[in-house]
Amino acid sequence: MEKNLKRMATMHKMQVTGLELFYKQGFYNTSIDDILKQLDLSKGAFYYHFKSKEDFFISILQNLVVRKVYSMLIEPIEGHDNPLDLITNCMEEALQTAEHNENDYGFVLSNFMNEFNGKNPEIMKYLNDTLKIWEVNLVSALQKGKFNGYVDRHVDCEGVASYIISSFLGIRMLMVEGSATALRYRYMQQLKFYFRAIAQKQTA
Amino acid sequence: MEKNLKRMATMHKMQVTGLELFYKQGFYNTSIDDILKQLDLSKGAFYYHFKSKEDFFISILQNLVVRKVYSMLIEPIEGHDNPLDLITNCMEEALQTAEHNENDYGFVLSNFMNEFNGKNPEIMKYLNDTLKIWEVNLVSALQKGKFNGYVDRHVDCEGVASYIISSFLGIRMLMVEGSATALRYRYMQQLKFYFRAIAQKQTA
DNA sequence: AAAATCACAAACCCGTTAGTCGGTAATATT
DNA sequence: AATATTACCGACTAACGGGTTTGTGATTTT
Repeated sequence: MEKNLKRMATMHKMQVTGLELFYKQGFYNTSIDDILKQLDLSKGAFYYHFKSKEDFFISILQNLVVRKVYSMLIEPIEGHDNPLDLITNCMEEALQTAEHNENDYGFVLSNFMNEFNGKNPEIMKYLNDTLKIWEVNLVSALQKGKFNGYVDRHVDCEGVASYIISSFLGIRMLMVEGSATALRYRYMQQLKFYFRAIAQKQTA
Repeated sequence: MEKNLKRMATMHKMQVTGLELFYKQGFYNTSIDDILKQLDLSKGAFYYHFKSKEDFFISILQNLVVRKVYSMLIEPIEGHDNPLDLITNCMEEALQTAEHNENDYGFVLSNFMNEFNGKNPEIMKYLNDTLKIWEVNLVSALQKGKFNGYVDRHVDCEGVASYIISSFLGIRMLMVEGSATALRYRYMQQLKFYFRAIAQKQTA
């Protein structure tokens, strides 16, 4: 009973540190020893808990990344208010998180997709599926917005959703180098501008 | 004289193959031997021409990537026509190139930025500078467009430029997995939509 | 209390990879 | 013709990284 708790605790520590380093330095560029050194643990400990480095990474995706995507990117846009406002706030939050050098998990996803593309189909599938979940939820939020008269009925919700995701992933990429605050500010302005264009037209 | 030509030819071959593999598999994930095997050359040949793997990569950036960024992303938007049209066509071209699995060099840049971020400041500087060149040229094209009455005078050209780059890099990232054609089509639609919003208002 | 299991440590194996170095055939220079 | 330089070969080294294995103290089960 106590044993199981210890097991979970150690695994969790490894996963948290692993995600941190994989995200900073890349998966292939981070050795298992790098992670273990930070935790004062040994190879034996690692291979006692995980089958392989790849298996370890997948467990990180399942236990840490997917949940965070839900809480940071999906739950905040659920509700019956104007989805364009909800999305605006959600993006703002995510970019501010990013600015403080914490992980916003949308970028984490695209970062890893970049690295694993063409190398590891299984991991790519996980990443892709997770991104898809975000997209699907954006689309349905927009459609609800259409129904409730917040979004113009002529807009292509799929198109808007992937445009939102694209621009977010792109700006996030630019923010790693260069003045993050200025980029965020400008990005939010243009996003709002774009949203005004797809909002329900108030014909006078 | 003849010798120098041979030298250049060999170096060029190595650079072309190097870029191809680095782009496909990543820099750290591609060994020098991988490149040499494809060319039937030896380690000796490589280190005769280049100081190190890093030095080799920088030479690729200078000789191949920067030039391509100019010819594919910058020259097409120079001119006195409506910059929004020029940019639209340029993005369309780039995405079509990407769809045929050829390199569009904007994405090549962001791809490598992703990989080298936090690892190699010198290479990051090269990449960042190149991206900056693209951005600066976008801004000045937009400003000229303002002057010539194509772009609304209230728009923030810097903001628009980085929004364009962001969304492009983002959609390019999404295109590596998933249906590229559909994504391109939707992206272009939303981009045009956005451009209509920042175009000169024709007050009736 | 004895036996079994857990959670790890530490040394080791082995493939890979950046970089070195001594050689050499072809070409250019004197 | 003798010498020097160029462009390259291929064997080698040292370090690293993923994974294995053996061992061991602490804890749990019987």
